[in-house]
Amino acid sequence: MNLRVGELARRSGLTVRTLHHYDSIGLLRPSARSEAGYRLYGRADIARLHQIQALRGLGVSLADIGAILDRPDLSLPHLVEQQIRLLDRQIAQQRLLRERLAQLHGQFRDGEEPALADWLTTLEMMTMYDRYFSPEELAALPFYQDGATKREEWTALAREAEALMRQSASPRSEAAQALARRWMCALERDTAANPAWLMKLNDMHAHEDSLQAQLGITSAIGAFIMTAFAESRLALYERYLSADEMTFMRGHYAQRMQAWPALLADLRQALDDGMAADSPQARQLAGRWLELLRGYAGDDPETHRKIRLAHEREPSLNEGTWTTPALLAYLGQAVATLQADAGR
Amino acid sequence: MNLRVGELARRSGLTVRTLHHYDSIGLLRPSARSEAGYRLYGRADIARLHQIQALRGLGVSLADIGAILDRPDLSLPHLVEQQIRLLDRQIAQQRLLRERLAQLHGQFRDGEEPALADWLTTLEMMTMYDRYFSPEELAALPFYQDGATKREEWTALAREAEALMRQSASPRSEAAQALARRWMCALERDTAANPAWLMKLNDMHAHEDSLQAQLGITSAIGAFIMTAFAESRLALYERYLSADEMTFMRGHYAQRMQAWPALLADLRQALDDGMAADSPQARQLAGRWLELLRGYAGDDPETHRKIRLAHEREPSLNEGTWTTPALLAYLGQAVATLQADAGR
DNA sequence: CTTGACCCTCACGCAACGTGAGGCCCGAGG
DNA sequence: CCTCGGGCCTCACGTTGCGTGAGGGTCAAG
Repeated sequence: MNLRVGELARRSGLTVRTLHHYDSIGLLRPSARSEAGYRLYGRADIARLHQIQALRGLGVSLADIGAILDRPDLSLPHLVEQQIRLLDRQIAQQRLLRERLAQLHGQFRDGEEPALADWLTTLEMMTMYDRYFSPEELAALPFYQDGATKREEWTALAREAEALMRQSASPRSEAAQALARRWMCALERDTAANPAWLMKLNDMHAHEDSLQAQLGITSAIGAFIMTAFAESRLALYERYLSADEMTFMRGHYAQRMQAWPALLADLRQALDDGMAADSPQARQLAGRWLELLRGYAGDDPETHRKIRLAHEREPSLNEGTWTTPALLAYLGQAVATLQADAGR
Repeated sequence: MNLRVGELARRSGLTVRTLHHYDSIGLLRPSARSEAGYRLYGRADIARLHQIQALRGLGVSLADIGAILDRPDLSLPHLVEQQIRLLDRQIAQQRLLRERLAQLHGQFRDGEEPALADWLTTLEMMTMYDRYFSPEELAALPFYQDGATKREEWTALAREAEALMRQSASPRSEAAQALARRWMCALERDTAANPAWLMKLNDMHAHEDSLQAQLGITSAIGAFIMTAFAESRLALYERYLSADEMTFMRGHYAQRMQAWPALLADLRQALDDGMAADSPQARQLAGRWLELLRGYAGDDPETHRKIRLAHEREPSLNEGTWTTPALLAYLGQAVATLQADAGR
């Protein structure tokens, strides 16, 4: 009733080499050898092999199988649970990867075959975004979703800005202001109008040189656009403010605008969290906003009133600013309660 | 602007060893070396590393990455599709495995911790079933679903049979007949009353010695039960048949019964496929049935009529036979059309 | 006596590094 | 000037589960 390796291999569906291997690592030693040194497997060996195969089918490592079979005090249920958890992790990982692949594939689905370099760039961008944004955020981030086309758009914008700068155009020129307005509106759109994402994007842009290289957006270009956008807004305020007021604002506006995104993001967070407009947190935000306002417009309540008037009359002042009517209303309420407090 | 390995490793999140490895396989050779032989990575090297990391994130092998980066004519989309397909296969496999593990784990969920041997046996049985049944079948097969408890039930039945045989009890004894009826009903239930699965189970039982060993069902026991079951049915026919007819049937019935499962499985298949009762296929099946009938009951139509009468009057003749009213009606129709044909 | 099918024992190869071992390089501090 | 610590270098073996020869016995059949 003893089988030789070849026979056992055929019956078990394994290879001879595999049985040799099991022998050499001590997992399944044939209980006998023929005079010529042939391995002879008995009933018990075959039974053990069956168990080995069963455990292997569960993905258990040969070392673990050996341990289990040789020390029957080990808990199989524990191991099974472990295996299940391991599998769950692996499956989740692979699903994530699959999604990313599908995403990459989808970016170029329509249209003709793009160059390898394009693919690689897209891929690189995607992995970069992966480091800065969560999967849920990525799912809603236009920059990520339409990577390839967005890249084209933005390199084009960057080229326009660069051209203006090469001509030594002033940020106050109408061309620069128009470009800045388009720029900011595009940015607002491509960050899904989410100020928090704008901040992450800025962060990413600051830290990743290769991103700057890809899009061709240098810090000089960034500064130029910021200034031009500030000028564009100042031009709108001009009709409502005195010459002195304008001089003051010109000196501080572009500077102070840097703090906007963070404040906006916090405001939006508070709003989304359902924080009441008269809650301490909301008041604190309103305080920050007032400070910002005073920073670029001075302390005169009259100036502030004029600015409010400008915003009522010039709806385009809200374009490219990541604000929504709801957000502005919330801010307005918070400021009002804060000032009512101060008035008491 | 040249980085040394350690620096690059920190920036890229890889290990020094990994960069060494990439160097040694030619995937990323630093573009320069210092006088002391230190690796110096330039901008281009860093860019290449970014691409490598991106592709690695997709699960591409280092060899493939090298090929892609060095021969830009290769199609990345093709590779991506390949990766997706690969992943899909892996995910499907792992899900299957996960299910099996959960199944195994579930078998012992309730009650106290069973012995390792029990787990291993259950596991072995499960892998054995896996070889004979498809995943869908397994999901509905009681033998598989309640492996551990079924195993207990059947070893108990086998022990009863063995006890009877040890007492040299006749298969004609009432005890043997009662056991055989219980046996067949249990078998019918545990194969979900599916004759095709009964056949697979028989097949499995014939080929897998370890199954026989586990359940303790030897071929002698099988034969004993078969004979006893035949006797049990013959006893019911006896009231309707003459002594001569009974003698003939006693000589052939147990023999011919072997062919039942196959015919039943084919009938059920035809019924499930919506094959009309007067289709050639159905007639052929009816022909096989008639042949079977003549094989154990002889050619006399009068005998056949008596047998039909017995079946009408003794509903227990249908117990443990994997038949359903629908199936019997279908068979009846097919036989009727066949005989009508023959009569013309 | 030869042939062909089995069997044996090394021993390298695979993928992507981890982990030392033994030794050179280099700037800072005594 | 010496030394110390940290970084760098080049081997080279280990990991997992076998595949794939190479070189050489064994055994029954022709």
